[in-house]
Amino acid sequence: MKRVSIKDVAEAAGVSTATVSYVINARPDQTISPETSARVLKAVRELNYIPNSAASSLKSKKTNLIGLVIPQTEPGKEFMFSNPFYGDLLSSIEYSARREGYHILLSAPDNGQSYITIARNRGVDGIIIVGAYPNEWLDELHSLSIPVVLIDTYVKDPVYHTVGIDDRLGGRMATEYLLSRGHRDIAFLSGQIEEHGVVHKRFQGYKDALESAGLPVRDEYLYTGSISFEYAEQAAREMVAKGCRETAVFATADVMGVGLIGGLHNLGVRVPDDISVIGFDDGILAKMCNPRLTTIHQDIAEKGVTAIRFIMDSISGATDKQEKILPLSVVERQSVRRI
Amino acid sequence: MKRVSIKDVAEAAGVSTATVSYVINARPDQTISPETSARVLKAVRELNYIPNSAASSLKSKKTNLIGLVIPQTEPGKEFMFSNPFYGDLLSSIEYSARREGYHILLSAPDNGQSYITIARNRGVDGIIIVGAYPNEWLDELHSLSIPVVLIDTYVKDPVYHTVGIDDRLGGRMATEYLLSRGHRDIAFLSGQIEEHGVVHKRFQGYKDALESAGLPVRDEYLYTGSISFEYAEQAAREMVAKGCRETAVFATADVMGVGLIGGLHNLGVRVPDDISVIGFDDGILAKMCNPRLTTIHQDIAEKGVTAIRFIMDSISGATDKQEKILPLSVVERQSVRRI
DNA sequence: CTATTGACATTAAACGTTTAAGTTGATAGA
DNA sequence: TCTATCAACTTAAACGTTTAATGTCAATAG
Repeated sequence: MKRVSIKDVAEAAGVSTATVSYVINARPDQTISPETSARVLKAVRELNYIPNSAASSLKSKKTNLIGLVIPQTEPGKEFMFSNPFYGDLLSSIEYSARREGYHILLSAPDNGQSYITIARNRGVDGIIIVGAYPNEWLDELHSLSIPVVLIDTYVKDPVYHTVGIDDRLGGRMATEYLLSRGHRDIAFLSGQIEEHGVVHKRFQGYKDALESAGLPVRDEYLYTGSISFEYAEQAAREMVAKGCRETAVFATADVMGVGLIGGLHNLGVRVPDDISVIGFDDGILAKMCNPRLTTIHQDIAEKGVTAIRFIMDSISGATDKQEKILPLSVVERQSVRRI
Repeated sequence: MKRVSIKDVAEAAGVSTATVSYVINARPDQTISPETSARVLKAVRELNYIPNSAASSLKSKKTNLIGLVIPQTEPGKEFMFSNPFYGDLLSSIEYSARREGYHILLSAPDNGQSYITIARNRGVDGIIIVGAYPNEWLDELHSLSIPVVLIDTYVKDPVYHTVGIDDRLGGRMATEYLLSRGHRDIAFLSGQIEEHGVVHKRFQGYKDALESAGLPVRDEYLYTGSISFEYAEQAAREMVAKGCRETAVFATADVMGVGLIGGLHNLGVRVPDDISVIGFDDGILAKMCNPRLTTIHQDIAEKGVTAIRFIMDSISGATDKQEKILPLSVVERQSVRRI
């Protein structure tokens, strides 16, 4: 049982392999008569021919593959997609790519090297990197001259397409919302605050809001561990152990907001009665907890759609660097109380 | 700036391309002197050579790619990964594959054709299909003679490796747990019940338990829509609209259990005081809702690990068809009350 | 009646690897 | 001394496409 190749098709249709190739790829610059075309297509169908993409990309240097790189922000923590934020993003990217005839090559590298490798070795036609802190590998990517889209990544001088949100504004919005509800003692719950990271920006927004309101930024109100349900639960324990002086918490991700609510609930602290919580993302989780999470809404799906669009534009010749900052809004639910 | 090829490396090291290839692939059947090997490796490093995988797989017929197919159970519903179950599974698969030097090619096809295409066209070295109902394409896959693992899939005569759980038993366990807590009016909340599908098996288990207890299976206690938070919310509305005669609900997925709890809560029905809920999966969501969800635990990560192991075994020559049924257990939390 | 054009199709050379088969020179066994 | 074996490489033919360059023929223009 031999693989059927373009040669077999050519033979069956009584044409050259070149003609078959032109028909299959429907090349507009080539003139093929309708009859020949039909004959070829018939042969393709009858022989059940499917082109070999390795051969095709070897010659054409196109793989119809888009690399999606979701670095492990926390080494050793392999289960990044447990956070539904990434699931939603992935879904959206996969879906958009598929409509354009591209497949997604997934990579959650534990070290930077692997994404440069994936790009060069696999020859992806484009690459989407989410949440990478600026690092040396990012520069090296440039030499590959393939379209690169950075999602939720801050770099000093972006040479690549970027899509994201104004995280600093988001942090400010969340905090100001809490302030507007009368809160003065507002904690900040997040993963590690890394220079240029998303969390850092949201923290700046948090500080902006407090400063504008003439309030101090208190170290004892800062809970920065990891972006996970578990850490948020732990933070809840710390909070009550310290006497719980805060009346509200800005959690920089819904997972954390939900974890906090759960943790507090276990300790007999009621949300929003005893303490208010605002989240960030407005993904599936925000609606799932009880009380439902008041949060900063961002359009996760749109991030993916935009990223793929930027890549497609580049592939089809657009040369200018594109940038998209998606809007944010406060979604009021039940986890914040006016005091 | 030309791509550096194996030829350049060969030249730099003063050897033939064959030698370079042998060194790079560390082939145990070839004898290369340590000196030559070192010289080649040095050239590789200096030239920053990365092999072209298209060329490599064209010749060797290996792609180091594993296709992961997660069919859209509900057409048009593109966001499969929003259900954290899939996120967890994906994480585990990606992680296990990467350790073996494989990458994941993702596909969430809207029609069956695409996964046979992905397998043939892209020439993946193995394919993992999750939750596919038996269909014609599955048979066609067989002709490709690559390892196939079916996760959570029931087929009459499995020619492929399978990994899953005993869904019927799971359904029975859940229902019996509720029975043991004194419940007699137990509703069944799920997605569509399709012949041979996972949900169908769980439904059988549900019926088994009721019948063993001498209780009838009531049509009005059946809520079968789609596996989504939204549908579960809607089911909650239907339930109360009908007067809420049931005292407990078996939700066949945590997402649905959580959605139900949320929906009921919005309507002033308390869980577990007014109605008890048991879920299925014990993923991240179960711990996130309030009250925390009593549920049937399954080891999602282990499913992925096992699937990759089966593929690796096949690739390295194992010929026997492997099968793994992972254990289940009841995790007691707060969503079920004794009556 | 020849030259030009255009439509339609073919030829053949890549693309960058892998690998079966061969070469070479040295060592060992008979 | 002659053959066999072996380590250490090399040669060169694939693998299955794509695509620039070219060819053929009929229709049209000059």
